[in-house]
Amino acid sequence: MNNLEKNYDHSKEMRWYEYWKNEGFFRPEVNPGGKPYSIVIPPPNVTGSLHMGHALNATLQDVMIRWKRMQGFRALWVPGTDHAGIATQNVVERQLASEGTDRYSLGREEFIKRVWQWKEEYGQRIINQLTRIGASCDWSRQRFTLDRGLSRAVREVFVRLFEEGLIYRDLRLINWCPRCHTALSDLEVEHEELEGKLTYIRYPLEDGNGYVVVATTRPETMLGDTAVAVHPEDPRYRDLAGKRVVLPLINRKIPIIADDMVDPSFGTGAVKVTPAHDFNDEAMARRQNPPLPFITVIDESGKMTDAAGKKYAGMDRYECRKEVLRDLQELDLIEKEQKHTHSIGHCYRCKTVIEPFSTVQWYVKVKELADEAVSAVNNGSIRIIPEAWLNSFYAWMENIRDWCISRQIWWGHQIPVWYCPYCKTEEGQHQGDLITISFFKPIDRGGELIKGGTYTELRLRGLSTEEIMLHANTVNIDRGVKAICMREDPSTCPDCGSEELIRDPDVLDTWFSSALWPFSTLGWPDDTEDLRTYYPTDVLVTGFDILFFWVARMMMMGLRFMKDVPFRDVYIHALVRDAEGQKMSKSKGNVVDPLLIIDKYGADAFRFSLAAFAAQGRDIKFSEDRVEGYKNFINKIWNAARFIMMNLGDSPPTRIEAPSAWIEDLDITGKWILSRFSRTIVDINRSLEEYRFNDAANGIYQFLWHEFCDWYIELSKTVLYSENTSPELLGATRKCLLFLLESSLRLLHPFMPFVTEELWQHLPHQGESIMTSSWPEYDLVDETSEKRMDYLIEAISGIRSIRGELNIPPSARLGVRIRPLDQEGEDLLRQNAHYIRQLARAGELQISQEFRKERGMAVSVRNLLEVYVPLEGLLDVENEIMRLEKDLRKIDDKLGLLDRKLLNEDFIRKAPEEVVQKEKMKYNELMGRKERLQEGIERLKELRGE
RNA sequence: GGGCGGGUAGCUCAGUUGGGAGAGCGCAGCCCUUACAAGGCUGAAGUCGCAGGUUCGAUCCCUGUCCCGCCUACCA
Repeated sequence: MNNLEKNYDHSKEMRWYEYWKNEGFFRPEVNPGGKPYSIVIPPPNVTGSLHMGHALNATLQDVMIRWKRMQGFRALWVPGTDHAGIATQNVVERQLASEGTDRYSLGREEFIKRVWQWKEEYGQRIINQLTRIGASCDWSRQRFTLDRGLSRAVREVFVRLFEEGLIYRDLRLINWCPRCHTALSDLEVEHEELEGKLTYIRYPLEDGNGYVVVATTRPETMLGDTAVAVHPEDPRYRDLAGKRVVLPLINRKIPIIADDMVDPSFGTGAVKVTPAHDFNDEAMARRQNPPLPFITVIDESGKMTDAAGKKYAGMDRYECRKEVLRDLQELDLIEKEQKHTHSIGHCYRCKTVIEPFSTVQWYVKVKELADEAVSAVNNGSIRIIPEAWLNSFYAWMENIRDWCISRQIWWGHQIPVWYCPYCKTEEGQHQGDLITISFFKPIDRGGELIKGGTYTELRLRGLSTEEIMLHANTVNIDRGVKAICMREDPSTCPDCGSEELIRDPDVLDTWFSSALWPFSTLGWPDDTEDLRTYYPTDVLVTGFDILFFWVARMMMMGLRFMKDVPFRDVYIHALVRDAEGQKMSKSKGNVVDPLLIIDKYGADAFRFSLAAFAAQGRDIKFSEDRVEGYKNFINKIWNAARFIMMNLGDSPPTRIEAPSAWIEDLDITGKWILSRFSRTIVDINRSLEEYRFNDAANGIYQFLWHEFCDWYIELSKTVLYSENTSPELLGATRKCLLFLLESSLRLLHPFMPFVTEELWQHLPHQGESIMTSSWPEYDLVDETSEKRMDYLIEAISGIRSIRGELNIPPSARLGVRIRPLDQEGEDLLRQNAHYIRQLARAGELQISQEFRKERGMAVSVRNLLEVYVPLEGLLDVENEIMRLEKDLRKIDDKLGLLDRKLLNEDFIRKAPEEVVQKEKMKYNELMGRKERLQEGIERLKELRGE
């Protein structure tokens, strides 16, 4: 055993990490016989870099997995990343833009190659960052949502859901991002309250008898209006229903319809209806018989279409809004404008304002799947912790709408569906006529520029299938075209045998693949050993922000394809905010980089802070001060270890003996600390069992610092340094110190893996690493010793209190008299007087039940004893009276409360007997202290009189 | 509009069967006591948002109310 440096140097952390990794300690196989325990990591975006949320998330999982591993479980933590379709594509497109090119010039295949290149180069970044916090993931099982195995799982799930009719195509309005050029699911739209304007526009009646005024926040969409709606019972408009208005600027005649959904109290009670650009209006249009026409006036880039009229075609939607307002103004058709706040949807990736857009997309029918997930939560197969999230979960699941899974981007799992241009639809149309392609750049064919057209036309004009698909910007495939969905890529049409098949160009929502994560990472659809062993996983640790995005969908897919839940517990942790409680965001500039914190304070201090803050149901306000505090805690432990190692004697032990071998040689102090330690273990186990990470962290902190260091180590000095110590006690005390140090390190290891390993390696130990050692389990609770220790603690605290309150320097050796209230106390204090002398820096010490306060003595009145300190000449009588009276007042306050309680007959009658007894005991204790205090005060007052 | 969470010491927060209000930091005083001054000892500091109710008893349960934050919605 070599000596320690004076301070711990956290810069050596990664050396231990490398050691663990190289030795294979992260693999569950280190505990071959153990019961399985598994966690899959919420896969961070491959484009991401570690932020506070990841750090907290990973820390909590690592605490759990290290704890279980030490308990002997075959603990597996599966790491990996997701391919983050839109985000990654955006990153690479920006890169291309800086090179002066774009994805269209590269073509789909080349572009995807570029993204893979990017992934190879940068995709490991966040994984490397995870290692910095000590995450003990099994890297040999690392997965990526686009790797071969997971892609196979995606394909299998898609095909099966398609075959079961749970995946379908439909034409309806979806959330469209005009910048990313893709559809988004409802969840991928972020709503933000913004102040806008409500414009009141006059729509002239066809018959010339005045006009109807409608209110809108989006004047530009009026170009696509196909009706005006009023409430059927609105008396103001009763006569108008069925009449028509002339749509200004366009001069289209549109009907006035009645619909219950119109709120008569909003605006004028009349609303313009734009079925192609508003979700409400779409629903209204479909309710009409016959349905209202859909006129698309805004295109996929947010620009006005030809249908918007010559004047506006090609304009950006906001530019057009201004223009429309100007034109209406000129016609004097604007009645008024009003400020109006409403929430507007933005793309969660690029923050562009979403445009409701009518296209054919792929959907998952989720109702049935959601019901299964709900009942799994309902019947307790899945627990959500903290339960506060249950309501949100149920509410969302009950109102869930079908999930749009197709995205018009290139990076992702391409939908495994093909279309045959040569087959005919049920109505007898050539499918090739129903597939419309527009090119991103016109193709020059013998001086003729081809912008696009139906597939049939383009083929007739001499373009090959490859050429067409390579240059395709948008491919619109009519809902009537038959989808051929297969596990293996087809080379010919199964119906007509044609060799010209067109593959659906869309890719799947990234969340579609992450929904499979708990089983796809374990080898599904193959029946692998891992899958059989580790599914279902034990807990999913994640933030609430992806409860619906991801957690709910994993439940659906797991239940569907594995016939079992993907995890038994879902632990939802807090959001990490800045010290002022603001959400961290790049735009606010208040982001704290976890890596900088780790550099500065070490991963251990950082992890411990996060765990200690992770109280359920409340966000974390992160402040560096706290991390610094826990760094001091590390220093404390380090120095406790130094102390112990310096005091092991000339022939230090080469192994750690179990307490049974030496516990009988200990005195009360040793038995007391072992008892406290046993309780700490129980508390920590229970806390971790219930995901109360803060309680667990604080429990070990409290024990190590304030019981082990402040009391036991200080007490042990008396034993270690005294020549009168018996060899048995000396030996047992050394063994006890070493035992507690080593065991505490193990208890602390899940929270502070690095420093505990560093110290553990310096101690006698069995095995290669603390991380593969066993979790402490000892039952050494000793209530008698704990109770008796109170005499000692009260005596020492009493003396210290007098010293402190009277500002007496520690160097002054005080004469002390202690008056215990009973014989047990007297015996105990006499036996352990050396401890009192040492810890309270007492000189002459006398113990007797017969003592009474005498002239010139300061007194401290405790429950079990009284402490007198003769301060002849030093004691300021007035001061001392004030000190004691203050004490008395406190006691009186408490007594008052108890008095009222005990005099209350209802309390005596109705409260449980044990509570009444407890209150009576408290009363008697306090009463005793009060009398003794009063006695002391009386004597002082007599003195004053002399 | 609906829902959820929070309001406890100067600051950040614990407080899970309703039965004597706690921690960390900060602050004040005394100390370089030979593991640690990144430390030790002592101490000051709270109408537990406000108002009702249930109860022998409420920081805890119920109702109302005021702030703060979040989620959600078909607020033209």
